[in-house]
Amino acid sequence: MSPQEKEIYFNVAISTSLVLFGFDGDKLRILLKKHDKDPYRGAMLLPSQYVKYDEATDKVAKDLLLRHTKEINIYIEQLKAFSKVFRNPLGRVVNISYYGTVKLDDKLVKYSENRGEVWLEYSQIPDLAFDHNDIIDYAKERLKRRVKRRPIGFYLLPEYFTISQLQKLYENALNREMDKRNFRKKIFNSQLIIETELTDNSSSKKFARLYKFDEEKYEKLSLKGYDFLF
Amino acid sequence: MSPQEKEIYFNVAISTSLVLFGFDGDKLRILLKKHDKDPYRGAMLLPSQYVKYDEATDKVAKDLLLRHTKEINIYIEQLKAFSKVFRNPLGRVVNISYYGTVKLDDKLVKYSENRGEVWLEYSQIPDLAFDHNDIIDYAKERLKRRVKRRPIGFYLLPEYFTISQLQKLYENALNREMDKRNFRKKIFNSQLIIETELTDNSSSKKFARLYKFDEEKYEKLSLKGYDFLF
DNA sequence: CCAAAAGTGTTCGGAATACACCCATGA
DNA sequence: TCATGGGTGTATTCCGAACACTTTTGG
Repeated sequence: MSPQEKEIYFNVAISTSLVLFGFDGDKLRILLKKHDKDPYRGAMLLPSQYVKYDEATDKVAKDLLLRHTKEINIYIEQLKAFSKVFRNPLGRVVNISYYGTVKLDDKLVKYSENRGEVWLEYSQIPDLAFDHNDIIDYAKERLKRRVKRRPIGFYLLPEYFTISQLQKLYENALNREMDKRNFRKKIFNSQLIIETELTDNSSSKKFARLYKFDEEKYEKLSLKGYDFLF
Repeated sequence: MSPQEKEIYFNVAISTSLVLFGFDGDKLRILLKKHDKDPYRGAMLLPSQYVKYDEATDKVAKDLLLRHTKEINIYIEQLKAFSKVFRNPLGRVVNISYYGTVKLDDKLVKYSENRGEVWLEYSQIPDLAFDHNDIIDYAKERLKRRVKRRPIGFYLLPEYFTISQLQKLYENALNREMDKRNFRKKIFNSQLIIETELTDNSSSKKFARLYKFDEEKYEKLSLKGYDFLF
């Protein structure tokens, strides 16, 4: 490649955005922030960051995750590149997007609030800056598929959860209602949750039993090539 | 963004690569070419091209498709961005990869040969330049998933095909053998192929009936939200 | 006459779906 | 006492998997 060609081609910027899903026990939510710079000052958008020419995009996405959740051990995955020519008025910026799932508790909600960020309800995302609505739509589809194939539901729930919570999560992600009895049958059949002695009565007058995810068993099954299938 | 920041960030190049799948009636194949420039002169690689700062990557991928097949009406789809820092010795180059499926006939094979390109067998891809082996691995996984959900098999076959050819294609893509009777049952059940009066005896002494894909019916079913499911 | 691919049905088990009532409790 | 969510079982249907023999015909 000649120097002139290099001029022509090495003239693009990369950004990453992160679609973080959280579940509050009732609704799926997505983390958004207010943009404090031009362009689009004041608009809401996904946590995002430009990538320097010597930075790995995976690492930048991990950094975003860390900054917004203080967590480091969360699985994130690239969605795809969003690369329309005019998506950013500053110049040609290609966005490489990621998604991740996080346990959403009051502490994290407070932390986000203090940073001027909000967890907005899955089904009520407003118009966002850039093409971030497209990114979220894509992420929702990915989550739908993943939730059917892998037990990622558990990464959105607290360590101990009720079957109702789990069901609500699936209903949110797959956007349809499910039969309680069939849902339980399927979940218990999967052998991937452990009954505990604990109960919860925060959402009902009757106590609900708490369960936890059997991560060890899942590891073993994955190794053998089995797959969670919802 | 300050001018200094712009210097730092707008210093990346984008390339696209295209994983083109073709089926010759017996084996799935992928189009590869010999690299004629440094770096990696002489190595094999995927059809690829740098993206100018004002070009849409989708368009560049379509151009690649057109140049390599003379076809324009072929569905291609982005895979994802491959963005390791040191994947290209010229500088920071992020590769946005696509895949597509094409009917592979003798004419196309000849055309490719004249261009110094080859259709290599799916299961016998050599070590390639850059990280193109990673891209192909990813594309194979995507094809596997797609073939189960959408009737893309038909876009790889000639207009008229035998059930055996279709089965071979599925066996190639999914990398496992299938039972002839069950396969036929499933395919006929899908209602998506039309029996014709034509037969073929090129691969057997007994004549084999030729079928064609019922594209119209598929459109209708898709609209209603049904899905092909293999 | 034989090799090679085409074509054809049945059985079984497991999973998905549809569906309705009682229980425990806090208000 | 009643409203709220927790918890439970059965019948039916559908799908996938396993499995073996006959047909045609070119060589």
